[in-house]
Amino acid sequence: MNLPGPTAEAADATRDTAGGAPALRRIRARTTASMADVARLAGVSSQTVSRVSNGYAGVTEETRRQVLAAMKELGYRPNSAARALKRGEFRTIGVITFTLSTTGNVRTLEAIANSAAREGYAVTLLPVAVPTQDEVQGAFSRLEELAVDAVIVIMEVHLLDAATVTLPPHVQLVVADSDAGNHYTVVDTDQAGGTRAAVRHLLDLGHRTVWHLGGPEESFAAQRRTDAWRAALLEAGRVPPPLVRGDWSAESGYRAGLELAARDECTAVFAANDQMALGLLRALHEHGRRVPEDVSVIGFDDIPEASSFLPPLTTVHQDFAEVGRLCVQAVLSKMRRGGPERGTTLVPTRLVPRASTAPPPGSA
Amino acid sequence: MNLPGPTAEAADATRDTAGGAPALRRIRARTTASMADVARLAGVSSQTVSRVSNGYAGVTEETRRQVLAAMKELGYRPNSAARALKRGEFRTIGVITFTLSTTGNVRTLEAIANSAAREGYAVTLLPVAVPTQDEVQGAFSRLEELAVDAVIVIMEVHLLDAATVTLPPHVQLVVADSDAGNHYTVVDTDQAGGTRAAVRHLLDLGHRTVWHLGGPEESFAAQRRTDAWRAALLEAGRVPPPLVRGDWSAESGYRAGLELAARDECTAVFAANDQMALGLLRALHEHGRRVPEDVSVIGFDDIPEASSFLPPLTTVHQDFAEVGRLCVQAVLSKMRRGGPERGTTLVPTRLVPRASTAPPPGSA
DNA sequence: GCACTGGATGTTTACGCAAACATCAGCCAT
DNA sequence: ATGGCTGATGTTTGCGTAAACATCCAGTGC
Repeated sequence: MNLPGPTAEAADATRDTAGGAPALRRIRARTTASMADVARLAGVSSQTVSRVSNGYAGVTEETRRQVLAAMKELGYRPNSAARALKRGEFRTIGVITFTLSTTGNVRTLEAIANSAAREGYAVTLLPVAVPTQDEVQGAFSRLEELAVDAVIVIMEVHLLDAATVTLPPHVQLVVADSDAGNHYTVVDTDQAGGTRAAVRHLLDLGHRTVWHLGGPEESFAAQRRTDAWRAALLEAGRVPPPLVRGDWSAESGYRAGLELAARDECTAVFAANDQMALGLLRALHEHGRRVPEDVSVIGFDDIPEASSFLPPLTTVHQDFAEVGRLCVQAVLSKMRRGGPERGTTLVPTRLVPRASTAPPPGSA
Repeated sequence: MNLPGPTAEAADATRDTAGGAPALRRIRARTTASMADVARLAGVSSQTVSRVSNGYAGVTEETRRQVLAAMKELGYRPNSAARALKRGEFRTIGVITFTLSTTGNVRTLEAIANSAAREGYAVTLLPVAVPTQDEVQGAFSRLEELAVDAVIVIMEVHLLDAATVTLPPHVQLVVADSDAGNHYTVVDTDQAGGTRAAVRHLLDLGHRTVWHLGGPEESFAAQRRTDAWRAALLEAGRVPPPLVRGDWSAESGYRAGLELAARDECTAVFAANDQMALGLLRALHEHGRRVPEDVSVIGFDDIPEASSFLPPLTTVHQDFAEVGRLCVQAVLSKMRRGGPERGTTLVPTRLVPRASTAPPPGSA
């Protein structure tokens, strides 16, 4: 049985030419201990170390203790590259996402990371700098030589559609927060349901119709909210007013809001997200239109700050955490079953009434 | 030279016992092509494939083309586990972070991911559910068997201090956004400078003194902003008013704001972040105290929404992107040099004057 | 013509782990 | 006692890659 310290060094010395640079040998001796080193110290075979390391049965308590002691002594850590090579899996999920500047993406990512961690999976981030075909394509090809078993995409998927998405074999794909027809497995928020609830809420308060501050054209989520808004109005026999668009940012909400504020007939606005609602509130305020007395405003997302807006914002709560959780669950179940399992899972939303909505003026 | 399709299958057939299950063989044939497969198809040795794959010199243009064609035909992708095993590095950086619900952490993370990607490194996320010793410890031990070459911690580091941080050998550590004495390499925002600029700005406008809505006690960042606020006042010969605390959230800012709004002598408040400033604005508004006519408010962070607050918020801009970039740079340079390189790098801040600050009332 | 050079390519080997198989001791039933 | 069985452990092997070393061949200089 070898002594603890010199183990690795001795092994190295064998390889070194006699009288080789001692400094080098010093460095190499510091290399992580391998299973073989542990085995030698514990006086067992490396296979037994492997069994202990993986918690397999069939090892005497006595032996196990010895091996564990040797591991501790040498500071042994299994080499994940070797393990992955042998097992053919990395226990890692790649997440492709465009920007982290929207609350939704971040919250979803966080939930994915937490759920994955709970399942023993790590999460590797693949940022896409610019949401263009080329960049998405690039992310996927970087991914191809990356150590992942599965991929979750948090992104508008029309960029995905045209991209010839060639995944390495056995790598599963799930798309979050997007409507990708049924080419992929999708986990999404019930955009339509949330929108309908928002529009109904305003109509129920007595508003004639509801204006819409929509998100950017290229966003599917925005598209669906806009479609659902129009449908809900038509369903109620109301005339949808002209659409006003922003780009999700508060600043764009402000600019769009200046337009809306100028129209006296506008008494209720459904903003496609809370940030734009914030900008809208500011524009209305600057134009002397009171919220909710003159104009009702409703948002979408329920970001934590929404309750501190002036006035506190009525909005549609999205359960990003649930979306993330379901993404991980879906991707893992695909991995386990190996099947493609197309289809969409919808996560419900919830209307959160606060102080920014009220009956229209003159409806006393 | 073998034909394209059957290559892998043939190799498998050799291993299979004659007449073995064809279904199984089918599946195994779908396995990713290896270098050997490519080599066989291209009619070269696998070492030549390796050379092409890694862009090494010493391969004829003719041969290279053939190899590339074979790779394409087989859909070859280098196996990153095998590569990592051989090279002893993963080209991956682990990021340990507590919550992703603060703008700063997220923006820093995003910058880290982007910078890392540019250097050919991937980023693996290690969320810490609760900021306790145990959890941090847990993240580090999970990390120990994770495939990373370096670690960046975005977290209040007092949790790190006591934790016996045992990293695998050769794994480098850099801490972002924290003040960790000089135990570690730290990249941080110039909290003190930003705070001083904020306080000066208010004093220059004519305010007697500046109140402070501080962050939570357990945060070093908050601690330093509070210290710097007090120091800046004392330096100017003013008396620091009692400290009011929040927990970074808008809601806590609102609650604390109710206190401040009740005090007529309070004409200027420095909030430790923009979210709390938002809550403060709401509290002041509800108490009929106008901003900036009656009370000036200044924030910290410059979140994108700050320009859309009511009124648009004067604040201290933090360059999170730069912090992230420098973290990656620091960690890579440590890896390359191998040295410990303790010390702190400070990233400057910038005051962004908007509409929430003005001279105190009665100073016409 | 011959030894020599250097570039292109092939061959061998080890990285660390774990599956598959081999061994071996102890024990039970016949 | 003998064969078979079970549980603990050891041995062999191969995963895909790339470093190190070996080989081969076309020139070059003499």
